[in-house]
Amino acid sequence: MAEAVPAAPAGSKSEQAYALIKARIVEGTYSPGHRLVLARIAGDLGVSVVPIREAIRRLEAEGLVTFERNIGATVAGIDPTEYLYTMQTLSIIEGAATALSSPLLGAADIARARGVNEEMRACLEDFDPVRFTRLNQEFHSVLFEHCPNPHILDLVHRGWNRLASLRSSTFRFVPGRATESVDEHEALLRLIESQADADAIEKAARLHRSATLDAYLAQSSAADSS
Amino acid sequence: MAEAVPAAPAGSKSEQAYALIKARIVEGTYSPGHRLVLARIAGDLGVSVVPIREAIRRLEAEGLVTFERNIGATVAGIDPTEYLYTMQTLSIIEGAATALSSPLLGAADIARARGVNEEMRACLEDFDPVRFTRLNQEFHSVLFEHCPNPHILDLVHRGWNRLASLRSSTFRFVPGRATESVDEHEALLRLIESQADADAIEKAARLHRSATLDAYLAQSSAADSS
DNA sequence: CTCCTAGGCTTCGTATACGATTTCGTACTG
DNA sequence: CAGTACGAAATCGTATACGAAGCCTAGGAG
Repeated sequence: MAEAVPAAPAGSKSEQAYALIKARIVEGTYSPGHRLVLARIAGDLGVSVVPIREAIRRLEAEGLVTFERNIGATVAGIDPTEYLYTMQTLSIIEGAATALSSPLLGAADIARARGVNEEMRACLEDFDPVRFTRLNQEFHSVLFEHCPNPHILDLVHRGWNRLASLRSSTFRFVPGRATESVDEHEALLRLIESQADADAIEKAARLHRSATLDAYLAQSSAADSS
Repeated sequence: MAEAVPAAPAGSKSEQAYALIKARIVEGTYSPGHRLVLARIAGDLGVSVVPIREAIRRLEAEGLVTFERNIGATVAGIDPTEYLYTMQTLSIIEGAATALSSPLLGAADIARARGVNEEMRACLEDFDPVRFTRLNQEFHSVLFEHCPNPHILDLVHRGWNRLASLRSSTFRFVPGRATESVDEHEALLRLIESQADADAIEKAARLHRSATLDAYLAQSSAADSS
């Protein structure tokens, strides 16, 4: 039998709270810097503050919110330095995950990734940063999702989450990067198809992300001096 | 003026609990598989269960304990597969951290690392795995602690913590690895001194750890077939 | 006019209490 | 004798309540 209650998404209230707050952060309802007051959220969800506390602490551990004792929690993000650190970390982790995952990719996976990338290419004219970013995530997911090491996979997911939370997709700021990105995707796919050694794949995947970061940095430093 | 209370180690009880439980896990008082009952720990510390819950959840986020809803928390560890995953992840993260940190190392740091390594070498005869492991951590700490990216640094620390929690140091099982390890340390130091490029340093640091892992795997598969 | 101090208000931190869920032991039945 | 069902104990999950620590506003002194 299914659950009697139709809208009983998660088991515990902590988890519901966790999922909801996270969703609101990623989706932008709670923008960076927003203060997360326990009592208010508790009221919103119709639960007590205790589960909310737990949810917030979990989000803190993931880096989505910052928390100060006796002060409260605020949505993390914004800070360009933070963006830099996250991207750099992700370049390393994602590169490794992609390399570890590549031997396990079948022809179907490659085809799927290539399909997504073609969609991205089509998306280049009449450019939509949000859609492009979503496709970008889907593309890379196909490549790293087979990573046999769950820890690394988890770290990749966390990195993507953090990037999602500061929803300013890089491509919004540096649209010129999108074209290169699509080309690099294709090159990466060829590398994987040709069973290149893990080292080469890792380096390519890492550089792909580093290049995005560099483009962002160049852009923002140019904007600074304006 | 200093604190009035002499034994007020941490600010909040959650943090005290966190520190204490973590210490007990790392030190081995709570061995892997041990059930962590909230009420019992709360009693031990003379506090209520609420702060304990928070502490446990934090430890869960770090991977030191596993937690099942309505079941309870148990100290993680043991599982050889888990060890493998952790070592592999750490090899990647620590390699990157060491490479990023290397340009920031001064002559004093190198000297200190070399000193520790010489202590390790001296330690080889009349071998003491525990002491050796401690020195090993100190050696690597010197090398990666200057890593400018706090996220990566944090991940390295978490990795080391996890390894510490399954306190069976590799060197206890594979004493033969210790000698090679010391030599590789010296090679790594030379690489850093010669301002080798980051890529070479990263690769060396990663391989150093992978080799330890491989030695462990070889050892344990040999033990399996006995 | 400015700076310092006092009080209240907001919000977090923790204790206690009670309901929910799981597990284990025991008795009953086929 | 084996398997199942019931019930009690243990443990987790959450609500409520109260105390503690920051912050903000108002009032007075220099």
